[in-house]
Amino acid sequence: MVAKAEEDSEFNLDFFKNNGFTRKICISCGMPFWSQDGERKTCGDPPCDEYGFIGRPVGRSRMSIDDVRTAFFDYFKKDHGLVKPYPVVPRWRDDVLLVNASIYDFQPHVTSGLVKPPANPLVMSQPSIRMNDLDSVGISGRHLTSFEMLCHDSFNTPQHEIYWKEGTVSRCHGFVTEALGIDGKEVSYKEKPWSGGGNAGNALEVFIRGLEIATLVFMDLKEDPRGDVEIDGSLYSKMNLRVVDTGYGLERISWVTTGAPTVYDSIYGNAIDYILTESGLKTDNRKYMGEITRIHSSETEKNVREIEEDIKIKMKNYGEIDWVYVDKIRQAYILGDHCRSLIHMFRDYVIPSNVKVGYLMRMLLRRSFRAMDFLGFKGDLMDIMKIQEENLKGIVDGFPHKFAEDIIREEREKYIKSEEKGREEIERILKKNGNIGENDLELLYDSYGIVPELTKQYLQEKGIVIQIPADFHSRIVNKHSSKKSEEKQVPLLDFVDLETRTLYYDDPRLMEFTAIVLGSKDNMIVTNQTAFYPTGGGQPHDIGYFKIGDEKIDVIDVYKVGKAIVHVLSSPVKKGTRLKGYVNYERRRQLMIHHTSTHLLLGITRSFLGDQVWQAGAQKGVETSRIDITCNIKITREIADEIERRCLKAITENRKVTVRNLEWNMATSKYGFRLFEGGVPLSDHLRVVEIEGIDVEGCGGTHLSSTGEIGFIKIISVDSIQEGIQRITFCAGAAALNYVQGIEREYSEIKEYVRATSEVPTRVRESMDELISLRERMKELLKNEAERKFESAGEKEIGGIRVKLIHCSEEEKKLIIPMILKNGSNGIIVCGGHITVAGSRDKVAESLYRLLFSEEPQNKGKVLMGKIGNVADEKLIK
RNA sequence: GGGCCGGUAGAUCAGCGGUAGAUCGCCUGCUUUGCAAGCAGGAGGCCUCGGGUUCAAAUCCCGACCGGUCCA
Repeated sequence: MVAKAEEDSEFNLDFFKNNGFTRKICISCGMPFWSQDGERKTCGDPPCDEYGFIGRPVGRSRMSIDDVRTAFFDYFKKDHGLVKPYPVVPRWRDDVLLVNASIYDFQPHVTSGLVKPPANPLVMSQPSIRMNDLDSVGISGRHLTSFEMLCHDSFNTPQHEIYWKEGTVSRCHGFVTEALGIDGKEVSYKEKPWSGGGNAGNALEVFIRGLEIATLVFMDLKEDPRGDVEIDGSLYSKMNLRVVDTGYGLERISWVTTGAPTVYDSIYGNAIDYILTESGLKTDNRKYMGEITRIHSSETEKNVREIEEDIKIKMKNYGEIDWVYVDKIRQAYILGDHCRSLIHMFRDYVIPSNVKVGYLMRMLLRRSFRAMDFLGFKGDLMDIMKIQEENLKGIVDGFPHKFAEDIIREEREKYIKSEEKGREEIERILKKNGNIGENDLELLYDSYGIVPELTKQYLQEKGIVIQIPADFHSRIVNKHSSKKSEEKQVPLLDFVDLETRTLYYDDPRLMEFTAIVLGSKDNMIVTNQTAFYPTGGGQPHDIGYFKIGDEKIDVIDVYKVGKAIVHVLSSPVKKGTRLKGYVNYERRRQLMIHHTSTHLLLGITRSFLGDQVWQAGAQKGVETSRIDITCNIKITREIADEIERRCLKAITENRKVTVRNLEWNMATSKYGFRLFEGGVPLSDHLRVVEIEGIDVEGCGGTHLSSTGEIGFIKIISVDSIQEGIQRITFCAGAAALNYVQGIEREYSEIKEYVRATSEVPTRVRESMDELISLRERMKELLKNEAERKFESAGEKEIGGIRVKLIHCSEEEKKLIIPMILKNGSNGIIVCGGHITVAGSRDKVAESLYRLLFSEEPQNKGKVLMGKIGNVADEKLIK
């Protein structure tokens, strides 16, 4: 039975055969696994096996994360290229917010086969952040928001085979047994298909005493709607490139060698001791934590809350347990964990915000603040980070302390402020309704950021007890999950196989060229070459015209489809036509000035404000352009003035602007991931635009050849478009001159209007003050006049109702009606072409209306209006 | 990017169709040995902006702008 299974397996490897491994079927889950241990009946994967290493460590010795990382590198360095870790914020791709795994570093450019890997095979340790199991972090004993994924990867093609399954498994087993000194019988390899990030393949999960320490993925499938392999509902097809993607959990390997009660105790026990001490708590009272971790590991099917309930029951055997202390120590775990992740984020200059990765960072910060408050932690968050920085030495360098301190201070202030606001809101609701309902809890959380636990605690202090609904969080999620499905229409054109030579790159000053039409459809053509720049990289397309003989045809739009450049024309042109193109020079020139200015502005702003400045978007225009930057410092007019001055300096220095095409790995290793600020091209070469000594960016746009050609840059406005992102709107060159001249024209006009000979602002201010005081004076006069008219109004009787008859203006009427209503009298107000009837009660007003107009009023109420011409008897209003 | 909440005096906010309010702060005077404070009086508002509904809008509706917050 066993033998037959082996033949069927994708992992029927010589390595397994020659080293006494047999393939077995787990008696618990029915999945196949490989082991050297003849007695083993379960796969090693919880819940089939429980954690068996807590208090019973494996391996040669206790290893810190630094020890494990070094051992891993030492083991693999001999035949692998060591690659430096990538940032946790994946600037080279825009489909994810954070690096989740080491393979993210190579998606999609390397895994698609387009770009060579930085080394092959390679070894590295990649810090990764995962927020999906946030609820379990600090609670389960094993979940972390950030961890290092060790990997030894190889990229195989039919032409160049590095190593595949044999080479991977033998190396993995070698590392575990030789480098870590773990008995081979302790290790089990479980077969499990894997998919993620658009790729899939077979995989082996590596377990030691119930703990998964690594996954070995053999990625040879890519997502393909026309593929013939189905996994988890998606279709895949075979790739030419076959990737060995391994992931070893650094922290877990360290943990299995220490046998600590939790992974937190294993990797940052010193930070926990510090937190507890500074919170006035004992540090030597963690004896139950290991058992809690074990129970969590064994209940993989349940959610955190359910497991927690089970734990309360199961731990009864241990006698009296101080659950308050357990809660506190867990908050210390959380605090330590979050500081680790925050260090990585600070290192990449993430700025807390309400969107994207900034939101995730704020979430970690606020959770940290809550933990600090809960613990009564007396110390500084920064001090915990410094301990964690020390723990992370060897992987994190250049953690920017000043930046982190500034951000933490600002966020702490915001947190305190929003908490105060929340308390005020609670008071307000209490005053209004007397209690806090479930809807109020939702409102407090959703609109004021006050977690229900905090509301409960606050109310408890006031002696009010409330229940938090068990499904609170799912209710919030439901509230937010609204249907939204925007279908992107893909313009499937007949031009996909065509290719146009990009003359605008060869020479950005080329404005005239000849071309042949390769493809034509309706008013659109693709030519063999063009100097017309297509919309892209925030630079709008060129306009101009084509000439066929003497006939002129306007170019209205230009865009890129694959490698073809499509021109939208004012009239159709046949395939095969020879034509001459003329680009509108003025427009292109201005766009080039603005494009180079954008790069200059970014470089100058960064050098002035700090490395946290990243481009977050840009749009060039003819009149004005804009660039959005990430920055935690508010750009005041004074700062903008200084940036303008520094730009001018760089312009007068006439710095060279160079454009080069560099191979991906060479470009990124030289200039880092700043290159991708303007976007990420999917190609093996990057077009690198450099302003000498100021800025280097990957860019597909057209540029000037030196900064002197810019003339000058004027910043028009700075707006905050999102928290942490500011939009600088500016103009340069001739557009800047136009702008300044326009302002001057307006200024002259204002000067004329206010008849100022000098000091226009003073004069305007005086005029405004005068206007306001006149307005107030008029209001007062109006009020007096209205009062006079009301009091001196003649009274008469109509149909037995005593009424005041008042003639007045529209403005007076607005004041007189409330007087009548307040006074309890009735009135007929003649004003303009209308008559307004005001009665002390609805019925009185309505019958007055009937008497005046001999008809039913169209509306109901105390105040009714009719036309003066419709009055039945004019004597009534005389 | 989407949902929710908000924008009124220097600050914090109330008012939520009918002549713009409170508290703190500020100014003047008085009380007090001084401080803290108390008493009396006063200044300070394009109720964010633009449309609409209404006899009447700070108030209701729509839109913009700005801020907060939650989610992806």
